[in-house]
Amino acid sequence: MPLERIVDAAISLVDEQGAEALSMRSLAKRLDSGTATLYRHFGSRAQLVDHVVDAVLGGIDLDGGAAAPSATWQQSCATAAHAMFDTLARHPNVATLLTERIPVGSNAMRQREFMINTLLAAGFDPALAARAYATLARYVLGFAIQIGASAGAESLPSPADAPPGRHPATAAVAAYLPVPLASEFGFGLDLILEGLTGLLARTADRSGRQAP
Amino acid sequence: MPLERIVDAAISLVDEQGAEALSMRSLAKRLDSGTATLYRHFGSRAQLVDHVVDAVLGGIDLDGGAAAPSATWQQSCATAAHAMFDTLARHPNVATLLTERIPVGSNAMRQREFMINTLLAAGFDPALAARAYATLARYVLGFAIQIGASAGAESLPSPADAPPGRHPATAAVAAYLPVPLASEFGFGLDLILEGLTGLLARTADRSGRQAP
DNA sequence: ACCTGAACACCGTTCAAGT
DNA sequence: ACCTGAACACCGTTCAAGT
Repeated sequence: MPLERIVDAAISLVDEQGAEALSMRSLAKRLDSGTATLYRHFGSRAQLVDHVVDAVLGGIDLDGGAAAPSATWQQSCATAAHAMFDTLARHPNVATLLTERIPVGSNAMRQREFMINTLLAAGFDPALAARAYATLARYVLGFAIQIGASAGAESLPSPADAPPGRHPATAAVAAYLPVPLASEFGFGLDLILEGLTGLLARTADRSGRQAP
Repeated sequence: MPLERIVDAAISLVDEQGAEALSMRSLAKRLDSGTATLYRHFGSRAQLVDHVVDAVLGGIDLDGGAAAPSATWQQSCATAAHAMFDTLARHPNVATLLTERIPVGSNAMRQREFMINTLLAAGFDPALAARAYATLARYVLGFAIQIGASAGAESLPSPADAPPGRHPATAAVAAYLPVPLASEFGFGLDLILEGLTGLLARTADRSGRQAP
């Protein structure tokens, strides 16, 4: 029983029936096998989930737009972040699994290397590059986790449910809520990258003034 | 059996033994009762979780610093966001429950009204206020969800685990990783608020030019 | 060597029966 | 009216026994 066959079956199961349908029993049945066989390949259900998540993250193509030589560092970061978000959005039920296990597979490591390399090349010093990467990664992950949740029900509670007169400000903007998650994601990502651009400029100014 | 007693017992159980220890059986046992009794108060475990989350969110004090008349809108938003994050950080295991249920209780609604009201008063038009609120709320929620995950294990995989020569950029900043989650949160929040400040200024410029 | 049925100790939810 | 034991249909994990 090749490991890849198990992982592929698990992804199909989650795509079709949701993250909560991925049990060792249901997966074993889909493979015409028993649960004990699965435990010959994975020490626990958590390890299986790690493989499922990393297999999906492997579908991200960094060598496309994100790594284009003509791209600015902001474009590279934005493209990489969107690629990860979009890939998980294509598997919303797999995204839900991110709440169980934070990615630790080799594809997640590849993503990390790409982003940190981009930031260092842009001129961020190592300490700031680490902070910038951490915030970006956490931002993407935080939104990705909520893809699954917002897929089923309305993402955030609809303002229509609010008591009539008690929430006037909410009522005033109710026509514009809820904002689609993908739109929120891009909006906030641009704000963060704009903030980082300002931060980098101030850092460069200071070191420029000190050195010569 | 008062409902408040059940919710308090559930919070204690989660605080002490983790989110996964909150089962209808374990909670019933702690209350010297049976599972069927709990179903007289909550239609499902999910409804119980909603009450637990909202009870914790009720501990957030918006009337303190966030609503101070002297505060700028950036300070009000930052204080409110930090208050929510800090409250959940004090109950890391409850924060994990946010992955199961997005907050829909009255305390979450109060938070929403406060933030939207702050943005409208700052001069954001309703459409932009809705987007800004949505992004901020999602940002806080995304980080809050990860509090529990980062409490147990190392938040993101330690760079020490990486293959030696294959990730040079990661190795170059390894000394600065992992960044503590609370620090990442504040860093990214400031970047977003800075970005919103620029956006508001540009909006005001344009409408100023058009009107007179 | 590789696989598996059956078992153990759990789940959420329901319902007839008790007080 | 309010509560509950017991049942139903599930879990993750393990292990002795099979091939």
